[in-house]
Amino acid sequence: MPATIYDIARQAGVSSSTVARVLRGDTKGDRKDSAERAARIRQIADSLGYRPNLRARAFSEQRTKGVGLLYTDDAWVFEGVNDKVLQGLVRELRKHDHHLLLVPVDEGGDWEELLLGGHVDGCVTFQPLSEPVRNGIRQAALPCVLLGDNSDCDLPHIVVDDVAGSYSAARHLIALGHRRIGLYVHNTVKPHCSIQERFQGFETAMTEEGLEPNFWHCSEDEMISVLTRGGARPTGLICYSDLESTLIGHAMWQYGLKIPADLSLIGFNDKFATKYMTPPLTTVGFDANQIGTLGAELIIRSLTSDGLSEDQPPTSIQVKTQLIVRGSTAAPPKNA
Amino acid sequence: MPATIYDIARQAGVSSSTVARVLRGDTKGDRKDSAERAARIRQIADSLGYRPNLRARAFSEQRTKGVGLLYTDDAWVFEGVNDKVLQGLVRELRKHDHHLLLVPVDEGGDWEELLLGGHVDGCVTFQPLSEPVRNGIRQAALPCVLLGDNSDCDLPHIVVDDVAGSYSAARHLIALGHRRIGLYVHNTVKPHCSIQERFQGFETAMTEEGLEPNFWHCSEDEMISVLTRGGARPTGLICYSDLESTLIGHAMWQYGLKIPADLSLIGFNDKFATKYMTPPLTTVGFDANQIGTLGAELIIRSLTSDGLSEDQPPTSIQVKTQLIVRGSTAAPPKNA
DNA sequence: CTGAAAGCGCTAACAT
DNA sequence: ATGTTAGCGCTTTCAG
Repeated sequence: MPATIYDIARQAGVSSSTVARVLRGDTKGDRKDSAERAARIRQIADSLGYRPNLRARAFSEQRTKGVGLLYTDDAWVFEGVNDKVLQGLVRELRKHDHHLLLVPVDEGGDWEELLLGGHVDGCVTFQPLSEPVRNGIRQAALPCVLLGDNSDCDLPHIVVDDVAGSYSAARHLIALGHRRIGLYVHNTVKPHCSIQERFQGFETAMTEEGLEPNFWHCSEDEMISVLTRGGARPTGLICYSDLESTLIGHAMWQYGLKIPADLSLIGFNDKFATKYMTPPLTTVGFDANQIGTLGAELIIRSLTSDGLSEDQPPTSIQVKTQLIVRGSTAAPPKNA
Repeated sequence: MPATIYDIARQAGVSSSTVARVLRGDTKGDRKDSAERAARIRQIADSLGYRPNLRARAFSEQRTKGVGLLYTDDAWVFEGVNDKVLQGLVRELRKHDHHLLLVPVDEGGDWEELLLGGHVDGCVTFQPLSEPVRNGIRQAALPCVLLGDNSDCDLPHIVVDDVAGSYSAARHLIALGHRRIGLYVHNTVKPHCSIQERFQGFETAMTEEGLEPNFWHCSEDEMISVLTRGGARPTGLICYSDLESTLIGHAMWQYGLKIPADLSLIGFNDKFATKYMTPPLTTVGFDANQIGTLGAELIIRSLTSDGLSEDQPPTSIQVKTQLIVRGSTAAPPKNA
């Protein structure tokens, strides 16, 4: 039903190639007669409401201009600030005439056909890829960019400067006078490079001061029991993300304990709602939108450079963090 | 580079159609020789690592099995519980061998080619569509399903029972003894059917009791000034969404006012974090995931029924709400 | 600068 | 049941 270049060609009395060229803007218009002809072709195309058939084009060009967002964990995709990453990603992809597909790649996801059947030209991901997925995209030679993850060093990636982020968080607490400080990761958090790196920055700051870098990877109940026990309890807690901050802040409130009077709390990610917590959360922020934007640029680059320049190491970009001091941190209690 | 059905056909000494049929499972295998041949074909396909080329298939079948999620407002897509809707949507689409594309359709979105060029077979949306978009999908005869929106009655849609939700919220406050109750919508909220409907349920409950249904559509500062003024201030506030609850709850805290002692607060949507607010938020919840699941079914149905049965009115599904009573509501202050 | 023609890989109608 | 053939609509040589 929709008009094709052949319809236009027939009406204009020219060949389909001419139509294609004119519509693509490939005709210089040096000669007057061809300029006129081009104008007429464009006018006919308009009157017919012509639109290039993207399926045909994809078939012919052997690419869809589609990028798949690979994920295994529903919650993760929209967790924390990943929504902002996504926004930046989609917007930047659109600027380059590409689009984003959501592709769950877990067990039942039935992702193989979609991903390896050539319906996307490349992919990005927030999480470490499972072995089958990694093998799949490798065999299909599908370009892939890691966003906020560096689990595969062979792939270009964008990471947050987690080390510096947690270092600054720890430094902030130390400067306030805290000595017993811990890093808390909820036990449901999936393995991710940022866990180690956030620990590393934290550890560095602590050992610089001769302090012990306490680390907990457990349920919130266990964490709370640590926080509410007797004298040696931590007075400052750095959370792996704003999720932990939310849970801990809430539990403390339930126990009738005050933040920051009884515990100084620091989050990570600076997601929207943390500003409105009671008290507002001191947290480590970064430009999440930029991760998406840069990621889009990287994947577009891989898609554009026709497999040339294979030899250089994959690009690695680091996004800076910034400590945002709000109301959830203060000097430790006197008696501590 | 990847193997095609022709490669397989050549190796097996059969025609490409036979390969295609076997691979599609269209061969009954009644006769022994064909069963054997089918097995051999499958084996060759395996050894060649054959995968159907989805671009070619899309071209031939004249469809991509892609569904576009249309949106104009970045924040909205991931706002509130829309992330859950999205999860349900993607998962259910995958079950039916379809996938989801993120398609911003605002001014600079450059959406026309993608949407009208046949790169998606249908679309869904959370928000009222702009005039150009509506015209576009109408002309392209692109099936479209509205999720949590009914701005276009000609389109199948899934809505939340907002009327009942806000009615139950108001009833809850009335039962607690409140008389001065208001409904608050933040001024940045985009026009949406749920605003009117939430007002309607609220209004019904109030007028049943001869109470005045106060309504505010303003910035949080203005709202706060109303809440903190003298004697006639509202003692109960129903918020259009959890966003307003967050802002108001925070502002009250800043003013040194207590929830629910000084103000009973009710949210809408029951997004994850509201359970962890201080105090936990009483809110109107519903099964957001189901909106996505049902939406996927509807769009799949439109895509499958080949334009038959055009005459019946578009499907309209309503998702039920449930009031979740937590700590942010209580009897009004005595002196009020 | 233009036209003719091949090709992208699969589906489906038709003939055997 | 299998083979033959004609599309699907665009891009891209290759001649003219």
